Amino acid sequence: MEERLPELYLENQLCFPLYAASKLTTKIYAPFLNELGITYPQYLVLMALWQYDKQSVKAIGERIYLESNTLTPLLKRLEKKQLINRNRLQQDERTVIISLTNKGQELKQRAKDIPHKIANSFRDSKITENELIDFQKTLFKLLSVLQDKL
Amino acid sequence: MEERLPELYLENQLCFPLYAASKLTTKIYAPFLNELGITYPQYLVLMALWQYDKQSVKAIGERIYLESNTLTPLLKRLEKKQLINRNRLQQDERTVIISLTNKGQELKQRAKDIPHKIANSFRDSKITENELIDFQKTLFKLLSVLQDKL
DNA sequence: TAGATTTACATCGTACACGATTTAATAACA
DNA sequence: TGTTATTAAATCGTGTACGATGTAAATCTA
Repeated sequence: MEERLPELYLENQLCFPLYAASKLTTKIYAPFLNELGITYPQYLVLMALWQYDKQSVKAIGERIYLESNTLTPLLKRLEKKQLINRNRLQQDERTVIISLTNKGQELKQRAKDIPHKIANSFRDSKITENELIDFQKTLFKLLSVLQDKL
Repeated sequence: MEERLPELYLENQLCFPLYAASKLTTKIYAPFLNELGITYPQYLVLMALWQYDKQSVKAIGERIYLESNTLTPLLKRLEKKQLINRNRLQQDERTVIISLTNKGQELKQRAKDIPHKIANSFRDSKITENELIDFQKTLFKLLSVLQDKL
């Protein structure tokens, strides 16, 4: 006995397009980030460091919603590329402080045009500028709501 | 020489909150999907099958934005759980047709309340119902725009 | 201040993602 | 028709994600 359950249709979902759009945007970034030799999550870590300077693994994780199980290996890859340093804090040997190397700091200049280029990919006759602004606003609200539920 | 580059600030990004919200929503699903013994991408595959019935790997991939390199192992896991069957098409031996087993068909009934439960997680005084509807609309538009660029 | 608890990070196992390549089958065409 | 091109899955390697657990350091508390 077949039952129609429109609430299970893909086009009626909210999370599915969120998931798909997130993956597609990461692909939009790929060619630009490839030039810098980094991945999208690595770019997020670097943005946190460019914006807030040296900080603990935990602090980075809180900003970009990742935990040490993901960050530790990712940070080791960034260290291998000589973009960051990892140092234990003297006062608290549990804490690892991540800081930018000169090379990591310099990468900021090479990255500065990326947001503009990405914004152009989002710009389209189908979506107005205002619509995008509202969209971003809802997105951040959603983030805080979801965070409260977890 | 330090340069302020607000376009690189995390809170000025569009893709970052998209990426973070996508991950958080997947976490919201986790407890419900755990009960069914499946993951979120596996749930998407099953939704495609519940909605459109048996279809090729390629067709599933087009619906949920995944390719065979991701789908093949995922489908093998669903097969191991006896939720789907994988059969080569007689007329075209290249094509693998994915169909639901009885167990996979039955799972639809156990899943039918999930969308409602998830919707409640999104519902919040901070976000109105209309805002969510607009949000979903933009999301699907964004999907099609991004797809065109790739 | 010794023992229990908490904290920060690391490790492990499983499951995606995805670019690049491979394989086999079908289609196209000279 | 034989050769070339295309197509659908599969395979491979690298890099996330993340729940669960481990480890060592710091903190709390009786």
